Amino acid sequence: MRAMSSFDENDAFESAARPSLAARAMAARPAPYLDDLNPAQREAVEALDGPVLMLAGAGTGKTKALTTRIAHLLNTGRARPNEILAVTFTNKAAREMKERVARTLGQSVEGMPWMGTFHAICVKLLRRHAELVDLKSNFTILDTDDQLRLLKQLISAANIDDKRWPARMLAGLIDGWKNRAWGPSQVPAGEAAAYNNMGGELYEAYQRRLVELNAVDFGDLLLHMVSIFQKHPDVLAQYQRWFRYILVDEYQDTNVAQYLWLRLLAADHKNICCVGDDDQSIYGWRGAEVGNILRFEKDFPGAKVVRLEQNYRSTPHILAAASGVIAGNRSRLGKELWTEAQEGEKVRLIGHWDGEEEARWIGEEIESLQRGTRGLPPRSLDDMAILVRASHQMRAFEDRFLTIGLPYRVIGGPRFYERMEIRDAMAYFRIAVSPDDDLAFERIVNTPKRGLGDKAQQKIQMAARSNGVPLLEGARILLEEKGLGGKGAAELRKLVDACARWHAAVLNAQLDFLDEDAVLDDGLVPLQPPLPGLSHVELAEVILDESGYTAHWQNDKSPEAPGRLENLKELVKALENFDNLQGFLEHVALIMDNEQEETEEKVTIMTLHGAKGLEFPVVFLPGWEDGLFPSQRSMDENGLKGLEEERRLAYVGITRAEELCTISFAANRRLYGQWQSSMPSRFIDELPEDHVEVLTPPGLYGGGYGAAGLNTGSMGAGFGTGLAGGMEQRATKADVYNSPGWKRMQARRSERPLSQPRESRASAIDLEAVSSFTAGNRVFHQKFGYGIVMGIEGDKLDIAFEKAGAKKVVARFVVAADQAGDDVPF
DNA sequence: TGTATCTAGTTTTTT
DNA sequence: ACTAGATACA
Repeated sequence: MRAMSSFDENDAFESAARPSLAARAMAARPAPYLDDLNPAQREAVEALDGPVLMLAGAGTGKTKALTTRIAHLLNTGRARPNEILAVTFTNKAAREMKERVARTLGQSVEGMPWMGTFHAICVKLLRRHAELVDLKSNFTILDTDDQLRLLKQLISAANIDDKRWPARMLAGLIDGWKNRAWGPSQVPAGEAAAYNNMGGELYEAYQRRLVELNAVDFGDLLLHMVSIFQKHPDVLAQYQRWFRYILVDEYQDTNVAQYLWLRLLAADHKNICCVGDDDQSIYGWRGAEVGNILRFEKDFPGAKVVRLEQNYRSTPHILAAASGVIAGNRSRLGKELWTEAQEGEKVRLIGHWDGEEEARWIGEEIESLQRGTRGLPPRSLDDMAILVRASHQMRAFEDRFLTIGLPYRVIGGPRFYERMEIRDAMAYFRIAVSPDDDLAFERIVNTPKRGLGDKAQQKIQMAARSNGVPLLEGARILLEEKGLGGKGAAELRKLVDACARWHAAVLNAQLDFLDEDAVLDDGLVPLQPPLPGLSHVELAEVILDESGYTAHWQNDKSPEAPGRLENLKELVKALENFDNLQGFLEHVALIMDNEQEETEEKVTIMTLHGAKGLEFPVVFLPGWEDGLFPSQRSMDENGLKGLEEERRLAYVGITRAEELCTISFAANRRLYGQWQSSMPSRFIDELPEDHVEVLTPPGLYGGGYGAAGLNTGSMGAGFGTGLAGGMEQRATKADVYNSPGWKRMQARRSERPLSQPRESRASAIDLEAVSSFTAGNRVFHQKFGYGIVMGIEGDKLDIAFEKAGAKKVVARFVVAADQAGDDVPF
């Protein structure tokens, strides 16, 4: 346990006598890296002292400015690596920043312990001061799953019908309160009355329960630190002195708690540099306050405001289109991006009959760009991305790309560590490391099924509560008292014994890891090693094996099962990078991503939110229809504010593109199983005509874009919206295909040799792949599961899938069913 | 306890 | 259309 007394002992804070500022300034080395900066960047980098707000538009080199600034702080001797607090939102951003600082200085930066995400830094701080909020320093960090389970228990204990009052709603409320840095006693009465008049009370009960469990949720990490800083000026003062310079990335995304945390830390020296772009604030819905960036100058009078406006990413047309759209927002600080880049292609706009056609068109467009088209050089699929508003839009693309055999990768969706099997496995590891982790026990006690249902679990709960012990111990007592009979008792016995052996093995490994005769912190002498000499990796395999968890998925015939086994294998592999299970668990609590290196080139499909901070030479922006984008819900719930956030999202989308940006919309789209017609997005009208090339046939609604004067009368509406009035003739699909615009588009398309065979490697494989199947074969497909081959057409197979129905799929995406199960871990 | 059936709710997501 | 989660039934 680290109390405040250990403060000075920690290496991150170790302070040898520090040379005076002057002495260090004298020692400053030349700063060649400054020559790489443009004047604005240089200004932001060289203003080292006092508050600085760097307004950095998309693609203006803000990361470069930020990292150079850090390098400059170090190089001028203003601060040592461990005196700089540099906060980001994602681990990825933190990693990137570390790498780039090192590169700028041309040497590895050892020990920048305070460069990381808000949460990672707060964990470090909170472990030192846990006792100030009644926690022990080895508290666990709950993920949203645990959090929800806990809330459900409290809700049913309070006799609330969680059907009318869903736990998720309460979780959302509590999250929102924590984002605003409101502890249970600080929630305004009006707000606390939410959730059937019980919100405030349940929040309090939840916080109490967390303390009992020695646990925190993500919001607590910030909330606890803010309240510690507020209640203990001495603690705050230490850190104010220690963190001599503060840098914040993506400042527009900070919530109130993060803002307060920063303001407290910077209050004394005010050496704080915030980098952000109000035009890219797209996380209002999860508590981000654009207001934080808008009022920086008020909070820090005399702040230097630097605008980075020279863009190094996109062509002028793309920038102009983005600027045109974002100009529609009223509450902005105002920036105008410019570039020295060559003109390039206009932003392209195309309308489609429906969502499937949109996917088909984009698929073909991607293939022709990949081959090289209109004299353009061939492009890698890695250079292309499809950015959607909502993840359900991805399906159309996945379906289409699977059919034509276009490799794609979907970013987003459930992340690795959020998958069920990974969480289950982690719960097993948790119970092995800490037998008193009740939430972990609850998760695994009947997974896989052990015949321990609600009743048995209630008995365990009772036994544990009446003896005041953790659940696992309660289970042991229950068994001793013969309070459980039958199959369940035998299974529980096995589980309890296994947990004991695993824990012993963990302790044993700890012994190996430490000194021979080291004393364990809990004073327990390990039982004689029933699992001798196991590394933590081997132990993990043993745990998954003995628990029956691996077998559970091996016996599962669902299409996901092989993938889940694969993931478990991946998890065990990830363990190799750690010294022990404890370290791994700590790491995973905060790092939810697990990026595996990809070899094959693939088109990226992701949401607009996910794309922030990324860039691609070629970007497709489908689904620009009113209601979908801007999202109806956003507008209904947040009015103009919501619409402006959607508009910023559009701005983010367009500015991801370096060279080619294609916006599209469909007149009809299937949503929740219903066909819906919609109008092109209002954002389309905001695109400046001079920078847009319209591919849409004028017969299609929206084809009137850019020809307002000509087309207003009979042209235009009616295609998609029934609302536009019955007087309009409803265009047919044939009309569209006969329209001049469509023909022109077709003509353009045929300029490139469509018949040209696909990449030779792929076609060779295709032929080979297809020849290995015949009708009647049972096959397995990663997404669709098992099915029977009904016929063969070219390189595609007609397959009747057991779950997904009949599909045409390229042969190389399919394996023989008997091979699918072979590749099992362990 | 395990399975079959129904019912409601479907934006965006990091830590 | 689809899925997750809860309830009904074997």
